[in-house]
Amino acid sequence: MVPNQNHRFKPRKQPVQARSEATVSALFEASVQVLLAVGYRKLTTTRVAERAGVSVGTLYQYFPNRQALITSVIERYLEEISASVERDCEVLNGRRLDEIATGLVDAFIDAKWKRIDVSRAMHEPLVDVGGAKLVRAAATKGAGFVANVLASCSDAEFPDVHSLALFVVMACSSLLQAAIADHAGSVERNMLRVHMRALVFGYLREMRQPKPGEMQPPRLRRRAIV
Amino acid sequence: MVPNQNHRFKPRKQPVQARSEATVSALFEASVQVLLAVGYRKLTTTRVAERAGVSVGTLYQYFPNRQALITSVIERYLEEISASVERDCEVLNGRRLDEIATGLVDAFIDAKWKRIDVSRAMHEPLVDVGGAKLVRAAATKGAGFVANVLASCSDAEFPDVHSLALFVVMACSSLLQAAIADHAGSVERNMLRVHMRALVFGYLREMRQPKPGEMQPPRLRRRAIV
DNA sequence: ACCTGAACACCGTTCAAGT
DNA sequence: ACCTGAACACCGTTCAAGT
Repeated sequence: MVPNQNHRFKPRKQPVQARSEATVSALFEASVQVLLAVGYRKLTTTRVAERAGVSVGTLYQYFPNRQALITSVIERYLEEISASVERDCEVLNGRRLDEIATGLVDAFIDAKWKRIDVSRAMHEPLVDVGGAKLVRAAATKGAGFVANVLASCSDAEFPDVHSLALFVVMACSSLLQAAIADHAGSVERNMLRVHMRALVFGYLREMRQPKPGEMQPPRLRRRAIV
Repeated sequence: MVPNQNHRFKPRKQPVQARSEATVSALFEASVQVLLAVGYRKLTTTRVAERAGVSVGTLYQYFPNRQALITSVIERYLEEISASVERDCEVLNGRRLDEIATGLVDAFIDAKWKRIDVSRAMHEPLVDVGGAKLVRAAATKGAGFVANVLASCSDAEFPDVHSLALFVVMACSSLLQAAIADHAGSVERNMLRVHMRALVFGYLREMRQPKPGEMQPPRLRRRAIV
C-alpha cells in the first residue's frame, strides 16, 4: 500500500515546493497589499489569506503566527533597502569625504523613497514585531559596506571605521524612519536631504583622524562622561 | 423634584472631580505598571482597570478606547522628557558651541535614561498609537527652547535657528529611541554619548554662518538636488 | 502534501442596571 | 455622577476532515 518507501526520505518535493512556494509568495504579496489598503491595525490573518486566495488554515501552515508572517515581510523589505543602498554606494569608493557623505545620505533617502508608501506602512509592523533586532541586523550588515567606503576615503582617515559606519547607518535609518512616519511629503524630502548631508559630513569630519601637521579647526573637547 | 436648576450649569464638581480625578490617576499609573509588568501586547483594558481597582466600564467612561488611554499616557511621558531637557538646557545660554552641543546631547540622554525601563516600554505603544504626531508636537515645542539656546551661542551664529533646532531635536530623539528600543545597556550609553556629541557638534558647525574674514575649513559643497 | 473552515479562547467595547 | 460586569462582535489560532 505504501507506494514508495523512499518518499519519507526523499519526497518528491519539486512540484510540492512549487505549489507551496507559490502560496508563500502569494501570502507575502497579499500582506503588503492589505497593509497598504487597510493599514496594520486592520491587517487580519483571515484578510491576508483571503486576498492570497487561500484559507486561514493554509496561512498557519507556513507561518506559526501573525507575527512571524509580518516579520518575514519586514525582512524582505529591509533586504530591499540594504541592497539599494549598497548598490548606490559602490561608486563612492575612493572619493572625497564630502562626496561620500552626500552620496551615502542620498542613497538612503532614495532607497526609502522609492516605495515611500511601503516605507511608511512598514513602520508600525516593524516596531510591533520587535523590529529593533531586525533593523540592527540589517544595519550591521550595511555598516560593513559603509565601513569599506569610509576606509577608502581619499582625503580623510578614520579610526575604527566600523563603529563610525554603524553609527552613521543607525542615525540615517532612524531619522528617516521618524521623518517618514510623521508625514513628510516630498516638500520636506529636500530639506531633509540638506540637513542630513550636513549631519553626516559634520560627524565624520569631527571623527576623522587629523593628518599630521594639518591646521586644526576647533574640535570638540572630550568632556568628562558622567 | 429637581433640587437645583443651577446644577446643570454649575454642578457641584468639587467632590465629583476629586473622585473621578483619582480614578483617572489610578488608570494612568496602572497603565504604566501593566506596561512594565507584562508588555504592551498583553496590556488589556480589563487588566489596566483591574490594576487600577475599577471595572472596565469605568475605564471606558474616561477614555473612549484603548488608544486614547495609551495616547494620554504617552503625552504625559513626552512632557516629562521635554521638561527634563528644557531644565538641563537653561545653563547653556550664552555658552560656546561645543558646550551647547555637548550639553544638549547629555540633556537628552539623561532624560531618556532617567527611567530607562519606561522609555523602552513606551516605544511600542508610541508607534502603535500614531505617536509621530505627538513626538513632532513635543519636538516642535522643545525646538523653540533649543532655538533660543542656539541663538545665544557665544562663538557662532546660525541662520534659521528654528529649523536647525527642530532637526537637532528630531535627530536626537529618533536616534535615542532606536538605540533604546534595541537593547542598549549602560555599556552602550557612553558610546552613544560620544558619537552623538560629535554628530550634533559637527552638524551645527557645518550649518553655522561663517564669520566675516574667518579662515574657512573645507565645507560641504551644496550639490545639485535631484 | 497541501488545503479547508467551523470552533475556541480572548480582547475591545457597550449598555442596562445599580449606588 | 459614577460604577459594575455580563453580553456582543471580532480576531488569532487550532484541528478534524477533506483532496
